[in-house]
Parts: sequence; structure tokens; C-alpha cells
Amino acid sequence: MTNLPLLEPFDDRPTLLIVDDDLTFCEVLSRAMSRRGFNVQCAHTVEQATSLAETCSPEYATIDLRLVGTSGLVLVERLRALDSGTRIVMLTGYASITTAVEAIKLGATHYLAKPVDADEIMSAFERTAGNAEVPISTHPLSVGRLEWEYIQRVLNENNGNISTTARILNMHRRTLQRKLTKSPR
Amino acid sequence: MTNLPLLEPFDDRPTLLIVDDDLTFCEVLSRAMSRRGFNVQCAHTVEQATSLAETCSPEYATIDLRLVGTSGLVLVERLRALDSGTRIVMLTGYASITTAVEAIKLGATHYLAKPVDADEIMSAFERTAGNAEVPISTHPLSVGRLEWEYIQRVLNENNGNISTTARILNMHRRTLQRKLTKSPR
DNA sequence: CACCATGTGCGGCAATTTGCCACATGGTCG
DNA sequence: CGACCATGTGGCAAATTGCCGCACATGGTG
Repeated sequence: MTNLPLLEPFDDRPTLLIVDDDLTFCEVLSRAMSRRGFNVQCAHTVEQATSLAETCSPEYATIDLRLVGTSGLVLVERLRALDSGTRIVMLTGYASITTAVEAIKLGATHYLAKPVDADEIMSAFERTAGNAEVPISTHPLSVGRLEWEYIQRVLNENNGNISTTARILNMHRRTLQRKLTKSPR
Repeated sequence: MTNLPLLEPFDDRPTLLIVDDDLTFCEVLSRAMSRRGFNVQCAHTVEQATSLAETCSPEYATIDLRLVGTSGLVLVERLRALDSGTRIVMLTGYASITTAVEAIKLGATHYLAKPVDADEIMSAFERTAGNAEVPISTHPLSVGRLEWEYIQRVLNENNGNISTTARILNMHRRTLQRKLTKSPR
């Protein structure tokens, strides 16, 4: 599965930056990726990640979309500003089309929904535009899912402002709030 | 067609290629985009679109993901091979994250789930990675309305069969029945 | 023909979701 | 500082839903 030699000297191993506010997740993934030949570093906030990236300039990165404070998306920009060759995989608990589009446009290599395993991340790193054969799903989204995607889109366009989003969507703020706490149906 | 007073002479207007196998959709969108100052051409198959693109080399394009025969994705590659400056918006009835990621990686400017209106497409064309957080013009569709449109489409695709539509949409038949008796919210 | 699978329309009822209120907190702007 | 706004939360009545059952039509099949 891995084409990365396990026996390279430590400093020759490719560097991987894992950014996620879930400490357990970081630790588990970190171990799995170390085993696959990466020199791994973890960060739990955008600030941490930025300063780490400035000193070590990682070749690979996994970034969680939802981080406390700022969105993980800004990190995609920063990492690629530092080194446009950085391969970035976006991870998220609640995948939505809007944020997927956004992440890819900002330069992410791929976008995966949790739970993911290390091998999925590995092949996501390998991925380029041409090489993925995409099964076009024939069956539509459920109404619940459609609503969720739409809400995410509008919310994103309004920079996460719940009140204005609710107003635009012609729904009660309280209702929108409640919907947002639930996972996509 | 007569009230285009302030628009540029016909040949100076930006060219837009609409690719969709739904003829009605093409016609409606074509008219809406003409009114917005585009020189519109329509194609209903990948082949048609390819030969049209080779002769007229459109600056803008909207491409439906699911076309009979080949996927609309290959068209993204072709159009951008002809002119890498072409702005392409991918449209789809069945939005999925995978195809969204793929479309963007192949060079699409944006990816929108139907139903869309012409204004959404307009702002999608304007969109670049940087200006994503610019709040776009007000969203006309309420969630209720979106749901209604979607239900109508799926229902139509299933020849008005309420039971199968309810199954596909993952909602109770009784609920769907009741929703159908009401007018779009 | 009877039999069966399937789709449809509708009534009733409990469970869930909603709309709408109030109140507290924290941030920004003048 | 006060005015304003977005957010988080709880409570409660009203609306919607999920799910039951039943009657009826249709179409295929032994």
C-alpha cells in the first residue's frame, strides 16, 4: 500500500502536518502515519499550525475543516503560500459540497469525510485530477440531506452568520440553530 | 430580444455554452442568460458541445454532470484544453461531494446543485478562490421552496409515482402525500 | 376466475419538530 | 457608556411527522 520506504533516515522522511482539535484523533492518526514513513507533527489550532508550518514547511498536511476559532480553510491558503507543492487533504466530520468546493479551489488535494483510515488518506495524497474514476451516483439525495447541503451553502456564503442565514432562508433562527446541531439526515 | 439597449454589439458579447440534455432547461436558462448579456449557444450531448466549442471557443460554459453517454466531466477537460481561461460551472441534479471535488480539480469554476437560478450561475462565474467569502446576492429560494422544487423533479423522474419517490427521498409516503397537497411555501 | 403485488387516498393518534417567546452573554461601534 | 447585534438556552403551544390501519383500483399470473 505504501510506496514510502520505512527505513529512510529520520530527516529524509517526508514531513506531515496533522491539524485537528481532537487530540485523540491526532494521536491515532499520527501513529498510523508515522508507521507509514512520515515525519509527523501535530497542531490543534490554526495559530499553532501556522507557526509550525513556517519553521518546518511540511510536504503533506491533513487539516480538519472545523477548528475552534478560524476555519481550517484559511490554513490551506497559508500552507500553499509557503509551499505550493504541499499536498493537503481536508478532513471533516460533516462533509458538505460547499466546503468541499471551497477547499479544492483553495488548493487542497482532496476532501474526505470522517471517519477515514490512514490508507484512504494515503491514496488521497497520491490523487491527481485525472486519475480518479468517479461513479456518478444515480440516486438523489434525500430531502433531509438536500436541505442540509443547501443550508451549509447559504451559511457559508454568509460567513457562518446564523441570524442572517435564518432570515434569508425564511426560517426561525431557533430552528436553524437546532438543525445545525444535528448531523445530516 | 429587442430590449438589449445598453448591451454590447452582438459579436462583442461574451459567449456562453450551455450543455444539458434537458431541452426545457436549456431553453429557459438560455433566455435568462441572453437577457444578462451573453451570446448563448446550447448543446445536448458531449459531441455536440465539443464541435461547437471547437468552432466558437466559448468564454463561459455551464455543463450538466450527467449527460447521456459520457459524463459531463470530460467536457470540462476538453473546454479547458481549448482555452484554459474558460469559466465553467458544473450543474447537477444529483449533487455529490465526490463529483464536486472531481469537477473542481478538473478546472471547473464552481459546482452547483439544481435547481439553480441564473443569478446564482452569474455569481458562480465571478467566483474565484479568494472572493469566496464575499456574500453573494440574496438567495431567492427558501428551504421550503427548495424542497418543493426538488420533490417535483424527483417525482417527475419517477413518472409521478408517489410511493417510489417517497422511498428514494427517504420520507414517509404519507408525508409526501401531504406535502404534495400544499402549494410551494 | 381468484390471488397477489403494488400504488393510491385518507383518517386517526402519538412523537417529534416548529414557531415564538423570554432572558443572559459577549462583541462592536459611536 | 448605551445601542445594537449575534449567539446560546429553556419553555411551551401549535404544527408537522411518522406510522398504523383500511378501502379501492390496476395489472400480472397460475
